[in-house]
Amino acid sequence: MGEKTAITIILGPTASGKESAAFALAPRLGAEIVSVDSMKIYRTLDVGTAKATAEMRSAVRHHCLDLIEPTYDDFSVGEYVAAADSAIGDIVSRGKIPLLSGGTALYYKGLLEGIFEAPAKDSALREELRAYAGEHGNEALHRRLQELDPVSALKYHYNDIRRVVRALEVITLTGKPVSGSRNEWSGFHDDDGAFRGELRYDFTMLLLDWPRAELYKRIEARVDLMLERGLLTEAEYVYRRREEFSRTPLQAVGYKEFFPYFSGAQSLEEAVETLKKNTRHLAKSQCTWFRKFPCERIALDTSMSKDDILELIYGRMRDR
RNA sequence: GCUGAGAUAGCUCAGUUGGUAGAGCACUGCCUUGAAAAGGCAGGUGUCCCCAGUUCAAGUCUGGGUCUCAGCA
Repeated sequence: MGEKTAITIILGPTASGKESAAFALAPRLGAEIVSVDSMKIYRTLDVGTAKATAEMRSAVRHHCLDLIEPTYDDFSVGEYVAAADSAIGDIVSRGKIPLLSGGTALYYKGLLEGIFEAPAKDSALREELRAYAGEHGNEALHRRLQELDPVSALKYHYNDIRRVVRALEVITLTGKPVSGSRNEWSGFHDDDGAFRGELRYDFTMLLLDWPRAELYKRIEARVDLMLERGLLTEAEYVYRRREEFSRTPLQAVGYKEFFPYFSGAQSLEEAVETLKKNTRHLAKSQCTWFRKFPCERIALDTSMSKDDILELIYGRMRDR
């Protein structure tokens, strides 16, 4: 246990204030920040992803930002974990503390629990499997999985075509079921909710926990702030280059919502409403993930000042 | 003011020949291993505008009222 690298994680849904807390606390902790975010890895997508500014990045060193161009199509959890591992190693080797912050739950999972050995995607095979589902129906594809890997078939609904395809892909390419590998994957909790498993880091995980209604208000305010900071210009740039960009940046909340506005199909107000709604959805599903993370909740509310909040987080970190 | 149409879930609406209600979205919960800000699953919700009447039974039929929209003045 003691041999594992110690890391500190500030967790929270979008607009919870985790990134700014991490930035404010980093100097006091002697820490550098590692971003855990599936969208901030793209260069040039700055405002919409709420990426740390150049000034912030010259004050505190940030890692795992701007890893790839938005045209790059093959990024995956595996690549993220490799990048984060090396950033953490680098930080520790210089005698600093790794402070992780970001909202992509799957990346935390991969980083803390590890990624099993499995082949990368095979686009041709995926297309073939999808075509099969398109022709014979999702249930027919699921039946194929039932024959080859009954455990995975049981786990995934037949309409969850993406996972059904992936499971079929893995067993087709390796002859081994993903379910076998996944059983070896430790997980954060067992059925009783007790912590278990061999984790890759010795971590402290703090969750910034706002009441839902309050979080939604913060989201509204943050979208408005992004607009002031030039979100529309950035979204227009994404819109113009949409043919060249890979799928992932085009799915980011903050850009696609303006496409109907740029094409004249919607008013700006409508687009902004959609953006706020989608951001709420994002926050909600992040909350679902975080509920089963082994984290310490820090309950926040509007009566607290920014400094109160920072002191509270700092205090919790020292208690550990 | 007249004529016509409408009033049903938070929103947009569907409701066959009368048997106290539904779909999408929103909202809530859950799942999540190389696309994850993606993808999938599940759930609750109602003075059916109001008041009378007919009927065993009215969202549905009849009468009156209120409001909204459109057209005409």
